[in-house]
Amino acid sequence: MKILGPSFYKQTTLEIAKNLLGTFLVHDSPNGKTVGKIVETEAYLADDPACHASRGETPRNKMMFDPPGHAYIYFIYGMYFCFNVVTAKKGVGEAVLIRALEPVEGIELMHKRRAKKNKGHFSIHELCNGPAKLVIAMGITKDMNGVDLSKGDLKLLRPSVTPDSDPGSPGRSRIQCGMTEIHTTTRIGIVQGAHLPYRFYFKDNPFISKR
DNA sequence: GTCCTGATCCTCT
DNA sequence: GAGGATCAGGACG
Repeated sequence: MKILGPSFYKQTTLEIAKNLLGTFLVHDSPNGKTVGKIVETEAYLADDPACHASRGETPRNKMMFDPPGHAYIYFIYGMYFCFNVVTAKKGVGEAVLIRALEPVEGIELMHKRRAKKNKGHFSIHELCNGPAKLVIAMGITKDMNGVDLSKGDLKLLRPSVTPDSDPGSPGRSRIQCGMTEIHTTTRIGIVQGAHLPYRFYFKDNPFISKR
């Protein structure tokens, strides 16, 4: 496994949203380690009315203007948090929302964290199939807003099959996606910019949030 | 299975 | 003061 470095973020936000599919989100917490494979993302661009940063910088969205590879975590609907990867160069507010993960490691811990919020029992497919769910399952907190995802306890990794400097190589696509096809649709739960085809997920993957 | 609602509070207007 | 990049549970069929 290899950390996603600066060269990965030289791509456009839409390319990053697609190429984050198949990479691994890792959190080393005091309670244990959890790992999930990213299977669903949404892109939010600077000139996109749905993007929090589209109307300029505010205290809430200022992390979106950080250099790429940082975390933007925001509070929504009075009780949930969503996790984004900042994607554009410093000063440009763009990000990719991580909408669903396929649990890979620390599945018991994910169950425990999700069960704390509500006493129901979840199938493995329901642990991380939504932006707020995966934040809970991974143990991500608002304190991690703005952290650098190439160092520290919360990291983005991918199989070290191809060099970091060649993120779009055919080799990588084969390894990362296997036979899996990437599906593109409009985004979930927004009104502004609802027609834009900025949602990406692995077709037929059982861990995505919505068909 | 689908649809509706309540929970709950920060953020920007 | 309104609204929001959500979720779970209940009603209904």
